[in-house]
Amino acid sequence: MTEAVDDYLKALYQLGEEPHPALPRRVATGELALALGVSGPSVCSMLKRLSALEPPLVDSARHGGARLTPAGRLHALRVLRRHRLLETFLQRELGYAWDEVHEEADRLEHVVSERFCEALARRLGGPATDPHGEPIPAPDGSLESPRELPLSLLAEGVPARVGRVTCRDGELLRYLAARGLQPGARLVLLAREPFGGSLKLRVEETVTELGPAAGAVVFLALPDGEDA
Amino acid sequence: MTEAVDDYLKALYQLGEEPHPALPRRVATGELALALGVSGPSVCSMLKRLSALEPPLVDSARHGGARLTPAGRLHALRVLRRHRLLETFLQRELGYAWDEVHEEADRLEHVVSERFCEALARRLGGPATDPHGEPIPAPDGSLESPRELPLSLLAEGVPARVGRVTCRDGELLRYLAARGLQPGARLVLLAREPFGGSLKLRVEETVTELGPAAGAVVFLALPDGEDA
DNA sequence: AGTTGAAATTTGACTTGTCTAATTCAAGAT
DNA sequence: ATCTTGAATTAGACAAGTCAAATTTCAACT
Repeated sequence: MTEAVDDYLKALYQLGEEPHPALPRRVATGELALALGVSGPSVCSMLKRLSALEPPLVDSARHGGARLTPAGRLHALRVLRRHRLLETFLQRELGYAWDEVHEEADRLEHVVSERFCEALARRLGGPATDPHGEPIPAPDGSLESPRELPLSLLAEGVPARVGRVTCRDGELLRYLAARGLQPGARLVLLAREPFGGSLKLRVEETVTELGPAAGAVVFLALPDGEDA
Repeated sequence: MTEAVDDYLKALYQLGEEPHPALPRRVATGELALALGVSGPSVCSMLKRLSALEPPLVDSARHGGARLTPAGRLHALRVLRRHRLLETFLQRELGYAWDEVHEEADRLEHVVSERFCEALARRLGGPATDPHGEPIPAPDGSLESPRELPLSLLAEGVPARVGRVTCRDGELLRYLAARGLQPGARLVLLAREPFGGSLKLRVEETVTELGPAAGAVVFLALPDGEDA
């Protein structure tokens, strides 16, 4: 399978399944085109190819959007495992910042072998998440999605820990990193402007103000058992 | 530039210049085809493309073989740097054996960034050679080729050190590794069968017999100043 | 129900890299 | 000087992936 196939399947997973792994949703052609930076017709013809394979990797209904088949999902999750292991390696061992890992991993994920990946995983101590706190799928494609809570819903005064930051924008990532808002950081919400305004936080030892756009991408790790 | 371009330029370098960096030689179309595992016509059309670029990367004469231009040589040496740094990393940090590094590096060399490479180089302590003892070009394409002597010409009883092993065959590499014949190993030639027969060696502490095919790929590091 | 507008699809073309089959070339042998 | 032969090149085709332009389809609103 080629690199383009990796990209389409990964995008299909991230758009259709990642937000709610329990209920996959069909993804529209145009949505994929936007995410992948290609034209509508390109998506259309690729989806046709992917659903004509044996076994089919996507389930594509005329004018009805597309969804991964189990085989396609497995493929996507394997790509995602490679991507996230690479990101972790780049950050921990090669000195990349968390806003720099994505681009490099996006190129490497298509060519590293299973052998390479598993050697990397061993070396990194079997990390559970990547530098953004995204969970790393197991080699067999199984994925543990930890319970979490959006920062915007946190109650004032309750200590919490950053779990995941769902954002690919470098600018915003650097802004967050400058304030210490990276996975693992401990924080307390001190005050909240009404109607989705900015948040006043204590992150580790430092008090800081956070714009609402920034707050929207931060998710907190919930200790097992609790829920929103 | 694409991966195929990397491959053609690298092969052109390794066939035409690597054996004698001082006097580059033209490489025949069929020779390239064999080395790259593609057909003659494929080589022909690619050479045409590469010599039509601005600046041209190869100097290709009708029915006269091809040679790298300075721009093409620089490109080839950069690919080679990436390849050899990756090989070194795979061996030292990911537990690959020296007969396993080539395939993986061949895929990675096309996609790793300059940034990645230099981070790797720093991490590895700026290695001068790869796991086979091949010199690693500098970032600017300059290359230091150490003086060396084929094992077949070594005098009996003179202590020497393995420098380079010019062989891509996995079987032979494993055979050599099993006898300790890897770069850095100290050895003494104990006896030589006449007319290119096998060699009796002491490698480090162990005495071993070596077939002539195996002997032909081993080169010895010469201390500065000496020569064949 | 009919119309319309947005989204999806089809059509046809282009690029890169490859192949096989046919042709041309250069050079050594006669 | 020509012939033969093997290598190199041209010609033509294909597959993957992309695009822009034209067309079709669905669905939503009169």
